[in-house]
Amino acid sequence: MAMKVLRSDAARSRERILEVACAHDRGDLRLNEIAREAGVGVGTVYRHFPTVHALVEALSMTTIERMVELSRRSLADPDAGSAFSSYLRTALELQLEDGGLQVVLLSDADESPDVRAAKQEILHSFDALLRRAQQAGAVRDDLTAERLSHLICGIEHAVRLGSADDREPLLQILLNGLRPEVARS
Amino acid sequence: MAMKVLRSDAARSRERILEVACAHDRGDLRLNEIAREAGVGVGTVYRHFPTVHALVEALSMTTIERMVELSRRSLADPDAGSAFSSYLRTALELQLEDGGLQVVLLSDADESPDVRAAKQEILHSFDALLRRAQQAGAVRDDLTAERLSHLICGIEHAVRLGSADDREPLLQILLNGLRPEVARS
DNA sequence: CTCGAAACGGATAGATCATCCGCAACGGGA
DNA sequence: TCCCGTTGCGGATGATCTATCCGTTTCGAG
Repeated sequence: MAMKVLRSDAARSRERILEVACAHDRGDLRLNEIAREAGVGVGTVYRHFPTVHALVEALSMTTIERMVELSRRSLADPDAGSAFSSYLRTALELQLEDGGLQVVLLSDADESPDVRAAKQEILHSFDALLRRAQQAGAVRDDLTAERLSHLICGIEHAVRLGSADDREPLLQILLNGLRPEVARS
Repeated sequence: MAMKVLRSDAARSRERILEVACAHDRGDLRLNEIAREAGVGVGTVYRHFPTVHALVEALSMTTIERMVELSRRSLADPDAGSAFSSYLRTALELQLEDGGLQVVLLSDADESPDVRAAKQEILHSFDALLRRAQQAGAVRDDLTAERLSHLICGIEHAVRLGSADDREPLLQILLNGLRPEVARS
């Protein structure tokens, strides 16, 4: 982690800002408002997080790390099919928990190099997981990692439109749809 | 259509505004900017469209009418399964064409009574189409019209994240996933 | 303790939103 | 055709929000 050491007051401010910010809707962060609530000056917020996106990234950092963990665990699972589907399930859960994750993952304007590195590992692992599942015949072949990741974002979007109860049913439809087509009666 | 007759100058302004507005991103309409481009005063824009949502509704009006048409045609189709899947395909196309349609369909704060009425007909028809397809055994039973409409919005979202070429593949995955599950080898 | 560097705060310039009201244009009736 | 009440128009304006800049304060190494 290339994390420059902060002065004690700076570290305190940063923590207070993050603490306050995580209680806000990720899609509508007002830095001014957050400064007031955190009891710091606006300038302080803008110094720590020059753009709103930088703040969103910081808020998503722990979720992103969890996603990296998940990728490693899944690749270590010898069963390609179940590793793949449980990866999708957990990734969806993480995206639903962290409302800012989707934009961070999709954005190509990363503020933090740590975030960029983590995203690359996630993408690379996901690609490997998908190929493995395809070779095992568990997933249809006409599908790229990019398309599938967009589809996960789409499912996330759909669940957000309804209630959290929709998560598992919609995921089932997705998983069912990802299986290779077979002849039917 | 409960459409109050407009004075000639009012009708002209309204048209110019709509004409200009449809060239803008639906998610980021600046009424001030539109007024300037349309060569009318800001007040004029706000009188015709008190809120941004009212303008988005007006912009989507023709697409919504097309959607009503589609519903009627689909219900008239005797083949429940193919009526259902071609309905989904066309609805997705319409939503992709009209970037504001999704929010208009999902919002429950309709400004125009025409829009409200049309939405009710669309929802009702969609429900009937779905039930019919389920009774014909073409679609799994554990699925409500609301959830499915959210899923369509999710697919739209996914296609927008990628390119228009993703539309058909992703739709195939959805349709495949909607079929009742069968035993496999 | 001293001092240079780092961080803080908040005034403020700039941008955008949405309202309000005096003025202009329309069009039905005489 | 002209009159005049009604409807619509325009854009100045106040309110709100964003983001920067710089004088002041705090930190901590020596």
